[in-house]
Amino acid sequence: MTLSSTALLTWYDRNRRALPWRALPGHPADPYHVWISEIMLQQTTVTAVIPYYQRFLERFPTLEALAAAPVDDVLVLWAGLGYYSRARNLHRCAGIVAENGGFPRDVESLRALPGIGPYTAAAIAAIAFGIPVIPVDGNVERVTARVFAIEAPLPGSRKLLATQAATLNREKAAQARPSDFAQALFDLGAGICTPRSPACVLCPWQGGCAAQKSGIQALLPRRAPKGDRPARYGVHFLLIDDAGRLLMRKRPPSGLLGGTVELPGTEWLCALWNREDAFIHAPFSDRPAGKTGRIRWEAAGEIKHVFTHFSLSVAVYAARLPVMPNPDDRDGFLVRADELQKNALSSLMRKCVETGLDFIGAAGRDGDPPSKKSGTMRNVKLTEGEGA
DNA sequence: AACTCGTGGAG
DNA sequence: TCTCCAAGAGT
Repeated sequence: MTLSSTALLTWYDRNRRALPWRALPGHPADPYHVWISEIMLQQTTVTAVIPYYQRFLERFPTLEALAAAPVDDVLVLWAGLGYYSRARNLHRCAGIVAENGGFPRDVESLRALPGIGPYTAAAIAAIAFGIPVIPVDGNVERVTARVFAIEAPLPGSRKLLATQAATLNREKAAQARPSDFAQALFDLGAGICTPRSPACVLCPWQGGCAAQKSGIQALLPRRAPKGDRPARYGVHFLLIDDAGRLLMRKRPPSGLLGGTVELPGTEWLCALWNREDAFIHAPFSDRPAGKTGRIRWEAAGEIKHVFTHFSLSVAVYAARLPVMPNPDDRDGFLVRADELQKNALSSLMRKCVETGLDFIGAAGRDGDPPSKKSGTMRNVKLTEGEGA
C-alpha cells in the first residue's frame, strides 16, 4: 500500500469541508476569493477567519472595489485578525493586480506580488488556476513529516519537507485535479492527521504512512525548542468627555500593530513604569492646567496580552472631563465611543478601551465600585448631558 | 538565518 | 493555568 492519490481524492470527495471561499464541487474557484482567504488564513485558524472573510467580501465584493478603497478602510475590516501587514500588503497587491487586469496565472509571477510568498503563490496557482503544485503549509508539513517519517526538527527541516511534499502528487489522479488535491491535503491535516492525536484509523493513507508503521506519528513533526517570551510593560490612558468622545491616536504605518488606532500611552519597555514617569506620557500632561482643568486619572485595570515574541502588561488609567480640549497633532484625534467600530482597533486596544469604559461607566452611573468583567463598551451609554 | 509580526481556540 | 500552534511573509 502506497500513498494513493485516488484514495485521498475519494476520501476528500466524501469528507471535504464546505467553506465560504470554496467553490462548489466541480466548479472553478474565483481567484479573488481564493486570494483573500489565503491571506487571511496565514497563521490564522479557519474558525477565526470565517466571519472576517464574510464581512470583507460584503464590503469589498470585487478586486476593483478593494483597489479603489482607502487602506484605512481595509484595516478597519482587518482589526482584530492580527498580522496587520497582511492588510497593507493586500491593499497594495489589489492595486497592482487590478491595474494588470487580473491575477497572473503562474507561480513565479504570483510570488512576486506583495504579501504572496511561496506558500500562497502555490495555493492560488493550484486552487484557482489548476496548476499541479502543492502548497506547503503547516498541514502539509505535518502530513509529509509523518508519511515519510522525517524526524529532523522544524524549522531546519523545512526545505526537506517541501522537497518530499512535492512528490505527493506524481500520480495521474493528482495531476488531473490539482485544486482538489491541494485542498484534500489541507482537510486531511486539519481533520485526520492532526497535531496531537491523529485519527489514523480513518486515514486514507494509513497503509502507506511510515510514521504510523513505527508508531511515532504523534511525535512528528519534531520542533526545535522555542525561546521564552520576554515581558514588557506599558501604560495607556483613556480620556473621555461628557459628549462621549475618546482621545485616540494612530500608530506608525508599519511595524507592530502598524496603522491601527490606540489609546495614547507610553512605550512598551522591559521594566515596570513608575507612576511619575508614566504620567509624563498622559494626554495634556504638558499643557497649562488652566486649559484642561485638572485631570483626575484613576487606575481602571490591567490588561495582559500575548504577542508572538513578547508578553505585554498594560496598566489602563481613565479619566473623564466635561469638555475635551481641542487636540493638536501630537495628541491624536477624537472618536465617539459609539463609533469605535469605525476605527481599526487591535484586540489589545479593544481590551484596553473596554476596561477603561467599564470603569468610567460604572463609576459614572451611580458611584458603584467598578466591576471587573461586567459590561462591554457597547452598552456604555455616553451621551450629552449625562453624568454632570 | 534569525527576527519580527497577532490572536484565540484547543488540549 | 499554560503550552501549542494555525492555509506564512518580509526583512
